Amino acid sequence: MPELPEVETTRRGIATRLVGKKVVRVIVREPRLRWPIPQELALQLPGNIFSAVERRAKYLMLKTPAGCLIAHLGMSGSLRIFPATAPLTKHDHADIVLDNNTCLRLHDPRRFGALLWTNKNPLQHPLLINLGPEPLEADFNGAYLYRQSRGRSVAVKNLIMDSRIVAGVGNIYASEALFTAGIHPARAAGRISRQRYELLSQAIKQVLNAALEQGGTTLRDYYASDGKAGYFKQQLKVYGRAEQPCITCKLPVRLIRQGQRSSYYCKYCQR
DNA sequence: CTTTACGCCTGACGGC
DNA sequence: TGCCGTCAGGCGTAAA
Repeated sequence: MPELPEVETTRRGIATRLVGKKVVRVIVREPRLRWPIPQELALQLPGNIFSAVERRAKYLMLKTPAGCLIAHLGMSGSLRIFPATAPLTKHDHADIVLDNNTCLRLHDPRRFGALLWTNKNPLQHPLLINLGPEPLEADFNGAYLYRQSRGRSVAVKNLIMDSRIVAGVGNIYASEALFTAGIHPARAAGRISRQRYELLSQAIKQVLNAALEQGGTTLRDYYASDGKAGYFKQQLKVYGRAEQPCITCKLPVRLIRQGQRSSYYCKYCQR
């Protein structure tokens, strides 16, 4: 399941093979993604040369002079470069065919992903304009989290998964960062000290960077743009480890539901 | 304004 | 063996 490290891994994997290449045509086999793939994509993208591949939160921005392809991998999506004649597999919903006999292929079994097209600054797109700071940038820090959390009764885990607060912290890494910081996931956000938010912001950066170094976390169906699995799963401390002993205190890791998501934590190590 | 719940979707898995 | 219910979850959206 692509989270920020997986999306960044994908960005790095495809960027060098896209930039400077011209789009020959766009093939849409299944337009029914999170939103329908717009007609404008197939009409306006061909003939253009990719100038940059950037990321904002979990959105990828594939830039050309004429406009920008915005891609989201949803729960199960992948973007990989294939030979243009590579055999199709189930759920290969779209190909961006390039002028060097390769194609960028979107594969997404659950179809929670998206391919969109904009002629404007993609950062001004409705889906991106309200995103909070990037978690790995300097403006995301303890002071910022502390300020944003004052007067909020929401559980701290929900706070850090709110894309308006910080962009791109998903369910896996939220649980992991809270464990590292020693903070209970259900604690009211407004009742956490500035000092502890400093710990939390550092933990978020640390866990995301560690996952990035491992090429992301492969649980079920995530594979990097080179098709390889990520290796961060072996380093997960609480996520997916319900009833297994906490790596610190040996008490069983607990599983609760917050919102509609699973949260894993240690009752003793997280307060 | 904040908070909560839902739905989209397929594949894996467990129970019978 | 097959069928069916449940779960997984990013995240926009609607509702409370």
